[in-house]
Amino acid sequence: MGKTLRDTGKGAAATATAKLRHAGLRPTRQRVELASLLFKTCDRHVTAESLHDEVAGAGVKVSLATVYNTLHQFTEAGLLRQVIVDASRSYFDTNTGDHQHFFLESEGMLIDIPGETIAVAGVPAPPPGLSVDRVDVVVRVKRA
Amino acid sequence: MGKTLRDTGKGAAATATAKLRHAGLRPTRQRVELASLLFKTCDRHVTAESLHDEVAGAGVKVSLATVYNTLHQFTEAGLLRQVIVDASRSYFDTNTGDHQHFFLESEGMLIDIPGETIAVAGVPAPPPGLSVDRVDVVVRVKRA
DNA sequence: CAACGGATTAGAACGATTCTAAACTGTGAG
DNA sequence: CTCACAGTTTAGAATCGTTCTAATCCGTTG
Ligand SMILES: [Mn+2]
Ligand SMILES: [Mn+2]
Ligand SMILES: [Zn+2]
Ligand SMILES: [Zn+2]
Repeated sequence: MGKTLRDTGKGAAATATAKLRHAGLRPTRQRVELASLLFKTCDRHVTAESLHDEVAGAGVKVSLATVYNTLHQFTEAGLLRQVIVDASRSYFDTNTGDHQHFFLESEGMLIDIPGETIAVAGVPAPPPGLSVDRVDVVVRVKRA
Repeated sequence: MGKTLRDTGKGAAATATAKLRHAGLRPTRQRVELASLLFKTCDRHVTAESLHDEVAGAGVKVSLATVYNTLHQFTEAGLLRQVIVDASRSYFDTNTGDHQHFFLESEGMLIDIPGETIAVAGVPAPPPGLSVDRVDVVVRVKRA
């Protein structure tokens, strides 16, 4: 058995713990559990509720408040990024690099578009006193 | 006194009434009032609460529920468009044409960027079964 | 000037998120 | 290894934007 790209068993916890320590976050049971789920596979887009359901489904008990706390702490630590596409739910993205999204509103689904794929040209200089923080592109898609 | 670009006095109500009739909406006192405020000047970005405050400030009593109802009805009628840039508030835009936005989160301020100004190239074909509904660009800006 | 169906409204309800304050636990010192 | 403390978790309450309910109101049409 060779070493896979990402740990998926006991090793996941060790990886998550290291990641948390590196980010200056105490590796508590809950944070290790959530980090293991979030960073096990490559790119994920979760809501607080979807992650809460997922961790519960894995037989681990973590309160919803802790899921919210953790998502925000991970975001501040640069491990996640928040994506605003829907008026009623916040999404968190494990891909913190430069990229854009397809958004299928009817399913609440986000799909990554690599950063180099899309080029945004002609962004005017912002009004005096303001500077560009970042440019978000959301390609809203519909069924059929 | 010459005729100005937009009515700002008694004429505003007549203009608004015509606009409502044309959109198939009964011109009630509340809708005429709100339409007058919204379409008096060229382009506006409002939230339900900002519009509610504004109409109240003008000495007219309109319930918050009616403001919400009206914003949605105007949106369905194509008189407004909804803009999603903030996780906690919905914005409505009197500019329904093709254009993009600067968003200054700290002030909750939206600034239009004309549609021809920005070019988005390289949008990939959406996954099978999906079609592009529209492409939104949000240029998030910060102070200084 | 009815009378009818759509519109308005106060207030309750909702759903996502945040807060509170009390119980718990990772950590590092001793 | 144990203790103590600061940081963390949590249940439940609170917030807040938005939507719903069902009673009242009013624009339109005959
Ligand atoms: Mn939505
Ligand atoms: Mn915000
Ligand atoms: Zn993404
Ligand atoms: Zn606009």
